[in-house]
Amino acid sequence: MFSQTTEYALRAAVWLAQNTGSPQTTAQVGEATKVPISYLSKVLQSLGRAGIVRAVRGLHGGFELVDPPEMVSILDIVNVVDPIRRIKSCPLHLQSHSKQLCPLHKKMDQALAMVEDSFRTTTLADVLRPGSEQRPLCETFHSIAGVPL
Amino acid sequence: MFSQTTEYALRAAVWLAQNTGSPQTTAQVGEATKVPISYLSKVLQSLGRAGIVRAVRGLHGGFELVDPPEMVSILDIVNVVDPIRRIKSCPLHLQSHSKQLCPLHKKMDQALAMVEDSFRTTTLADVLRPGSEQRPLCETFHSIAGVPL
DNA sequence: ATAATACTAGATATCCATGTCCTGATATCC
DNA sequence: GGATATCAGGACATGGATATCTAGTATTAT
Repeated sequence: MFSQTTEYALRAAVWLAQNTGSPQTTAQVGEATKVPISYLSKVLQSLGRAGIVRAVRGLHGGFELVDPPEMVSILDIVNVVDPIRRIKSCPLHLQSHSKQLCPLHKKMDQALAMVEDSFRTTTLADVLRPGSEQRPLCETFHSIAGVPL
Repeated sequence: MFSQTTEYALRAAVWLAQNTGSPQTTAQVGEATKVPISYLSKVLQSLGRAGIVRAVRGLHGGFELVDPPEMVSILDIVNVVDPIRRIKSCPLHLQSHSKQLCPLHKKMDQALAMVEDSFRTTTLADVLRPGSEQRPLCETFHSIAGVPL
């Protein structure tokens, strides 16, 4: 349902939202989120071209969010790497369905709309303030890549 | 979001639900629903192995629904060809998330759950009784494959 | 029986998502 | 300036989804 790339992009974005202090290198993000480094590199490039993240080159460089986590929705991320394609017109290209979708495709589009709405109204900040729940991506009370939390 | 195969399987199922009088050949279904015949053949085989449809061989054969359209949900079809995989455990296999998903994956799973529920509670019969709306897949007031409605 | 119809299943082809690697460009530190 | 760190982007590899084709099997009609 959600592509692997979508999963990766979301993990990376959440990690960057969690670590806004300094740029995070691709390797750091990849190790923390368990995403293959070299593939993650491509994903981050996409997010960069989309204006979601910014690349800082050179020593102490890496990636950082362009906007504060409150301003970035899950949908923003998803739509970069694997856009939710709403069904706007009849997939069979039937003339008589050009004005209104048939019940089947209406139902399918409603499902897409629900997901879209849910993702649109959820920001990166939202998944960081979970009350008493786990921190996203992180082992609680443990360390990530040898670095204590 | 939904695979091409899912789309094909749903179209075929709806068509069979719409034509319960006699078995529909792969060619008939394919032409009516604009699905490549030879690929549709594979899809119908899958639905057959899953017990959703039954194959009738020989002259005047084809495929027909095993159960009445009221008894077959959209989810039944989808889960045959491209199952909705709920997120049951942490995709990162983090120990501390084994009991409860982190907020990110909880959100993603909620989206899957919404789709799953929507599809579970919609039967093939439901998309056939749309009141004043279009008939699924069909050109209204026209013909399909040269056969008037 | 024979012919025609129709599904079954395996082999094969093609494309795209996923993933890796390497060279070059850019920035920092000394 | 030279060494190091880091991203950018292209080439390439692989596997699975999509799609086609064909030989085989089952059924019906005559």
